[in-house]
Amino acid sequence: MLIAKNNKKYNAILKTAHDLFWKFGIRRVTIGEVCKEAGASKMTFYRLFPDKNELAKEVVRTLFKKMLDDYKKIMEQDIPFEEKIKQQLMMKFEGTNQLSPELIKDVYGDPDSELYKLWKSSADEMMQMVYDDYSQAQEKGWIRKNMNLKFIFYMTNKTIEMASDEKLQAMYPDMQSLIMEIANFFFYGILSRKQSNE
Amino acid sequence: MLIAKNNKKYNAILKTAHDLFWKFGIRRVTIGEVCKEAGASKMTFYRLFPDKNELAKEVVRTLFKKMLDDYKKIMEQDIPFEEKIKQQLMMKFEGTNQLSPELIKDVYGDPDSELYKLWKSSADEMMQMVYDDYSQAQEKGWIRKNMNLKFIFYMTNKTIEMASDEKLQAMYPDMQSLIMEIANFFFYGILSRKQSNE
DNA sequence: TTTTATGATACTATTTTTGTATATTTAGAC
DNA sequence: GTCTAAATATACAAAAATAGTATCATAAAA
Repeated sequence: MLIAKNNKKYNAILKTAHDLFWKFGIRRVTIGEVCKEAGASKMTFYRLFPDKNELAKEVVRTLFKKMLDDYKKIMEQDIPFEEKIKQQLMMKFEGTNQLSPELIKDVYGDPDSELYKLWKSSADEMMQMVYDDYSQAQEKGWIRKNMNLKFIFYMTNKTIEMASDEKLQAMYPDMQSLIMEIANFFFYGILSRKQSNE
Repeated sequence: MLIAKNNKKYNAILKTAHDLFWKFGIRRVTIGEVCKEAGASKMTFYRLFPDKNELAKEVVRTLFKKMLDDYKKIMEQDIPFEEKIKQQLMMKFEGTNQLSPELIKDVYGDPDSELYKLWKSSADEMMQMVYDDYSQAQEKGWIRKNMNLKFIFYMTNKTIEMASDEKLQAMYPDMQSLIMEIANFFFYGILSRKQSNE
């Protein structure tokens, strides 16, 4: 921790681990494999990281840090709230969305593990931040007052799922059109407008 | 072998193994995992298959059987050769193409294994069949006479790669258009026409 | 009921993976 | 060049995961 960071090998290992964990989950990936791919020796690994578990935790930390960063970058802009949500949707669509099913499966596999706790607390923190922003948006009248915010989270994810449905995709000439359609659906279902009730 | 086939569990295991091997390769997948996912006990597995290696071989056999089947179905049709190639390209694009990178990596990892030999001989057989068809097509004048057939194989694969390039995709409104463009490029580079020389 | 197929569990043997100790090599500082 | 610190390769012991089996229990089918 104190020793490294900004270390070339350190970052190579972290990046490789991220890529492999992303694809296969954690369980299926070995230290030796990570080292080989990262072009580092096993000894170097054990000088930089205590063990596989810490590596996984560091990967998760980096993951959520980036997610939070991306999120903040979107929210800090001086653009309408509507535009911000649109950008968030876009980001998820484009796969910049940092979470992979395989990785999640492994993390949720053992709810007693430190990794799970780290994941959960990071996710909660993220969630809380988004929730606060949405709350504010609701207070300012950008979101309908009689709307349960938790429901928006649910719908965001469902929406991403939907967009992956081939049948739905077949209805549009290209992905861009589908995304726009969904985004619009999202807004005009959510955003308060002059003509909407309440 | 003689015992099973057309057996419910047998097929469940085979299907599960295929799916997992496809995603993660063979090495990363355990027998216990396959059994669990397939809803069969380990004992049932070992009654139906000698060991993991035989399971892998059976998966590969099934894979190539299906590939050959798909191929034949295309070639048996009473349509122009041009149309057949187009269908083959389409099939590859649509990911019906049976080969996964992870699976291939594991198979090619040990060139001494039986699995590798089985794979290679199946692939060769497939290749030979396609080659023969192309040869015939060339004799019948559907392909330019002065064309090296091996080159067509090479180009087919390169073409698939190209189509996955995001930069290229960005040049077209949708995937369909890109596929058509590539298919046309393919034909008018390959097919003999009245106005072509030789 | 008897037979046959499947499953659960516990267990051993084997293989893989982890993590470390040691000798060697490489790359930069002087 | 020589010295020093970091990185690597190799070999290895300890621990963990996986493969494969034996036994007994269960469910379904004849």
